[in-house]
Amino acid sequence: MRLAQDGVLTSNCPSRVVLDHLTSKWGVLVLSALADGTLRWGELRREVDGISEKMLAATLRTFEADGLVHREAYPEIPPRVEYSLTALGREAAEALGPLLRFAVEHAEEIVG
Amino acid sequence: MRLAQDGVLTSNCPSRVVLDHLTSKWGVLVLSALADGTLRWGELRREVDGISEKMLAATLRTFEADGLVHREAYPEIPPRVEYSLTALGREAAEALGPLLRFAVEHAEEIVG
DNA sequence: CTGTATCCGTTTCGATACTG
DNA sequence: CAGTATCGAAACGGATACAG
Repeated sequence: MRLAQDGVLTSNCPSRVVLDHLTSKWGVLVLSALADGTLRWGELRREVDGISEKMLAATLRTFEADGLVHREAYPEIPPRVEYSLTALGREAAEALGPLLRFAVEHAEEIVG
Repeated sequence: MRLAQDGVLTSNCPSRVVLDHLTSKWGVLVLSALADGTLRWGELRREVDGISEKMLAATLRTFEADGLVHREAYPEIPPRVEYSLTALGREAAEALGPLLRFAVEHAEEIVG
């Protein structure tokens, strides 16, 4: 099957870091929520069921630094901030698609 | 893009558990190592660079319980145990493919 | 060789309270 | 509304020693 090409399995490979971010506890969920379109902070918080404010903030900051998520703040009262995927973020979300589908399709089979 | 179909984002959805196992710190790497074929315990330990014995054992036990990994023990001296993917495990590994490729391809771009 | 058991520091994470 | 700060509990995870 040759899945582990080019050294994902090697500890000093940079891909490990990317993998860690994408597969972090909330990373997959936040990314897949944003894949449906732009969301505000509050919407994101409600959408990703069970996430705490702290974890949402941390996850978003990581992805913003990675260039996967774009943050747009509007200087209004009350404040409004919108989050969306960058082109790179959309690529990442697409790469996550098969994994999401597998999880949903086989959930009962595995957990049940 | 409609990625989050059927409620991956809902906290009580069983798919969350599957996702947690697959995206656990070492889950992706162990699965991708086994995607190349059957491996013995020691080989696996060397292959997945940086994993501790404790984490390898825990990851393998989880996947075995999930029905993703098959464990075959040979009653010899010295003992020999081989691990391989089940049909379901191969499906999971395939679902992980795009993610692995994305990580490797964009590692420098993101981390650098 | 293939693990298990234990110790113990580190990190994660959620709850709560608070700010602009 | 959109966060930040702080705290404590819990889980994670590595090193080591040991066992079959």
